[in-house]
Amino acid sequence: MTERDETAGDERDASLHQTILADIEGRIISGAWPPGHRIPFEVDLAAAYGCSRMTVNKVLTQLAKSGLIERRKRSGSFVRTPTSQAAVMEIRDIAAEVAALGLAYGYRLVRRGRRKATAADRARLELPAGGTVLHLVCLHSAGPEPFCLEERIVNLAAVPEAEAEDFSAEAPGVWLLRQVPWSSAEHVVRAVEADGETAELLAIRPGRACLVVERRTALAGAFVTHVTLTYPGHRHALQARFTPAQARAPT
Amino acid sequence: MTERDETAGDERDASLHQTILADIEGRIISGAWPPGHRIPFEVDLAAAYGCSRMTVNKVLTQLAKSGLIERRKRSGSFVRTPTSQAAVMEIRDIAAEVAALGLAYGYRLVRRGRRKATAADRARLELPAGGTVLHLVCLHSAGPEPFCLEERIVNLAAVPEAEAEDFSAEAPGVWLLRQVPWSSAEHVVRAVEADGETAELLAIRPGRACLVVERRTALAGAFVTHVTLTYPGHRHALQARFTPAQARAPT
DNA sequence: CAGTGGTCTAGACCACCGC
DNA sequence: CGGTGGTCTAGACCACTGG
Repeated sequence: MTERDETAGDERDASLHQTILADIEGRIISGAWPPGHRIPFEVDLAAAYGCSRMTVNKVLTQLAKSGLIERRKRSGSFVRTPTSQAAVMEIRDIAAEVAALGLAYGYRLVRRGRRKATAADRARLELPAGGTVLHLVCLHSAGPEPFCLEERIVNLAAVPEAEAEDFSAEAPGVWLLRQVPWSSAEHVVRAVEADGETAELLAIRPGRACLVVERRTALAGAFVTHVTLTYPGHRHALQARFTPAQARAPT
Repeated sequence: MTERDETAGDERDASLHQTILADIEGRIISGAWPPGHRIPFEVDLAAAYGCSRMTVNKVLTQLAKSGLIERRKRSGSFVRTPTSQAAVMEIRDIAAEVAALGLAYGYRLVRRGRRKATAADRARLELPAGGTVLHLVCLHSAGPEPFCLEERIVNLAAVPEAEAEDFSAEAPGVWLLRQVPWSSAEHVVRAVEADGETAELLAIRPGRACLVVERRTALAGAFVTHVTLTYPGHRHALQARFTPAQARAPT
């Protein structure tokens, strides 16, 4: 297995590390090696790439540190389920977010529709003209109270399977997390005043400050989805811890 | 130089990597090796730690990737000026933030005082009772308009030199950046409604939504400063890009 | 042009853990 | 017990670059 043409194209002056790294990474984000897949052992990879084991080890160590794979002694190395973003900004799974507060999570689909991409849609997803998107509005609640309003558009060209889903029982974020093997994301955080509909759905007064997190998610260069999450400002804060050095096994 | 007692205490079962890494990192964040300092060459470090050059190389490579040092061929490796946090969330230097918008930066000290740490101060900096803090309120402007209101407390036990500064011409953030060799930080982002004084200073109507970024900065286990930055919500957004794998030389 | 970091090798030993 | 990843070695060659 894992035989490779090592002169794959634009890898002309890259180091051996980077060539192998890009190769393996490509297989993971493309879904060729889906989450849970066991990747070949170091010895086999070394043989396949025609290099020493240490070189492969360096690559796998880096992949493990960046969260793409998990390494288990005796068992091998496995592609991880994408959760590393959550470690940075824990807004990936709202249900988990609510559960962490010790509250009961609730979900309700407010609106669902398919439409030709508007100018705003195209800007958000960097779509060419003529694309179609799925438009979703959902409400997440924590205990008896609204927790977060989600407005989402999904690029149907990138995820055509989404059209068959009705999202009445499952939040689109969770569903997408399953569908898309891996992705990168851009975030924007703002403070806004609640407009009429937002205020009504969130059960707050219009004009109250809300924290808005916008995220768009890309896979292999194309944007898959854009989501706007609106939290009542007085009930929510984002937290993050940064250290110059990346996380390491603490002393 | 660089002679070390390699059995420094709680490094009993750590790998050789981690021992060396922790040691060098400690010298940097403690200020023993200040920004700009050239650290010993790989060969010398290997000799000092009694290991092979590759082991040292692994450590230095990791330090470089995490942003603590910069490596230059032929010159050696140098302790970097702390800017890696800015790469993650670019709110470290407000002057640069304003300049990036193409606007003229302005700074004004609104209030300055020294006080026994209040209960709120102690909570924010995790201070023991009886500590004293410097309390500062400053206004940053972009062009003719207020840009950001800064309210800051500085732990005088950690940075006694701050008491001699009046901060009338230089923002405390910039000054601290020079004083403190390295640090880690915790951020909290919220949306709030402007109260009376905030609104007046920011030249907005009371009740308008504002984006609030709180940051506290730690050095070697002790908190140095806590700052609350309040931005008019309609004029400011935080942006961040996350990728599962850490940044690498792109293809 | 000499010394630096960047990279790679061909081994080696070890701890651990699933078979 | 055997195979896995984790770690380390004692070299080596190269590209680059600053003195």
